[in-house]
Amino acid sequence: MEYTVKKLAVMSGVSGRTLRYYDQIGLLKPARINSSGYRIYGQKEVDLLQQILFYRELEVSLEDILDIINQPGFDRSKALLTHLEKLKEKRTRLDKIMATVEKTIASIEGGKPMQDKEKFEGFKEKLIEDNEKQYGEEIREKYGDETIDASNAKLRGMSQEDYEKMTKLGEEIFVLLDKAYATGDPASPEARKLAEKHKEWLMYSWTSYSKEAHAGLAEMYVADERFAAYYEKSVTGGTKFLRDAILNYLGVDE
Amino acid sequence: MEYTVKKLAVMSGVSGRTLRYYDQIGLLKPARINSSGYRIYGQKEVDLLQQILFYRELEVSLEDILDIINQPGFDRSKALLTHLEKLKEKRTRLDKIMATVEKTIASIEGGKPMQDKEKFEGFKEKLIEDNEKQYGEEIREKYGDETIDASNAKLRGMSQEDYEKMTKLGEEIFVLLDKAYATGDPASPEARKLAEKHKEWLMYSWTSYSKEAHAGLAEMYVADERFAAYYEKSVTGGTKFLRDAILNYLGVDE
DNA sequence: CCTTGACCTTTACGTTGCGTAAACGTTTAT
DNA sequence: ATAAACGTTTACGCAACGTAAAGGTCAAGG
Repeated sequence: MEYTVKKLAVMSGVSGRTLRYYDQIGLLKPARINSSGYRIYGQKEVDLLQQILFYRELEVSLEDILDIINQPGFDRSKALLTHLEKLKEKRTRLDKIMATVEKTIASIEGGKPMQDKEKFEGFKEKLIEDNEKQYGEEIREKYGDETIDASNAKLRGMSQEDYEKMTKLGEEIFVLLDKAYATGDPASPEARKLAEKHKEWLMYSWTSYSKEAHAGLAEMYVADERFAAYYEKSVTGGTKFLRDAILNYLGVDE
Repeated sequence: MEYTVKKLAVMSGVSGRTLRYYDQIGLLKPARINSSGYRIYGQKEVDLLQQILFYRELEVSLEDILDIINQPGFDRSKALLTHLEKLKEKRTRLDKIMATVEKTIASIEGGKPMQDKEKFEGFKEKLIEDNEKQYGEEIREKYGDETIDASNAKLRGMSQEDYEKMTKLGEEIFVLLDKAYATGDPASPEARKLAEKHKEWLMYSWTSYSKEAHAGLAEMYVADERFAAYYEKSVTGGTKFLRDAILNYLGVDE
């Protein structure tokens, strides 16, 4: 199949100007020029453009791309595998940023306050990456995995103080469940408060809170006998009531 | 807390030059200038910088950001919710590109050939964007409700048979944890099987499974004493091991 | 056949978001 | 007290195109 500038542009999602620019800098030259001076691209060029876009997606400069694909030992399959890895890293970074947004929303809505440092989690991935690569292995060897785990937990913000607060909140929820259950209505103010506190309590252990996950957890409370038994200790039917209160609070109840 | 240029730069991951540039164009002015002419940033500026970085992550131009945050009706919480949505879209785009890479690898290694059009799937997200804006919300609302309804129905309608299967699976997991823990490696085949079975078990109660939620649950296993006690009954450190196995299985391990 | 509109060409200047360098003052630690 | 590490402003540079101008080509419809 052969393509003119516009056709290749539409197919690949880049602009015509971009293709001409890539020709100009020698990154992607058309297979041939037809009698009217039009650029005509062929199969090889289509595949190369794909490669270029993969690299561009990873924020590699056009100059570097030019160097890479012109290296004599360039292995396309190997490059694609590297792409996959890097794209995965990028997605992880996005996940972190999303978690930060969620945390920020929660902190605005009266959850636990955030430290300034936390507010930029995910943005600084590049710096961490280097550190990890440079020192990560050594540190792990030196202090052992356990220390790293503990340090991670700490980094996630779980201080001794936080842990105690969380335990206390857990007990409070128990009392609230009793009170709310007495109203008999999962939409009552008491039930709302119960769900709210439950969310707050969750925020201590969940780095990334989402309605979806919260609702899922509520459902699991009923399905999982351990939870069921735990909340049933308080009042019979307490687990189901808690679930309904949470679903109601989240506004996903029908 | 107050910050100088360097301190804010290090914390947020941007360069000093960037902060000075943002001051220059009026995007982020320091709270005050001290007696030596140094820029001093305060709490408000930290939060604003975070907002700016969120927008920048979504490829909004600095000029547009300036307009947005200066709008009189600017609602920070609402903006954050929009960020979440957009970030999710971006992640979906990344997923598509990753699928394209995988497909390309497969086609090179003798799988079925790809059509040229397929080679650029994921890159052209922009066209879809408009559609999304118009109909996305409605569809999502509808779809979301349906999923939840179905999930409720599923729980309420779980047959005795299913319930027994689930219980049995729960016991199996217990045994698997023992076995896997003996290997000492959260990446071992035994550990993988453990995580896999755990997911399977989850599927009984969770209609909408997601990696995120699964990983979050794994973390909660460690943080929540009820879970911790339950799995610790088997072997000391069992809870942490289960978490690590799950995170490893999900590929979100660090 | 002729016109229209969508495509193609080259040349050239403009823009964004900083990086980098120069030339110089301030603060901190040894 | 001296160096290192920070701070300041001014100014030029750069990547990766967008955009406009001035013009040639091509397929389709009247």
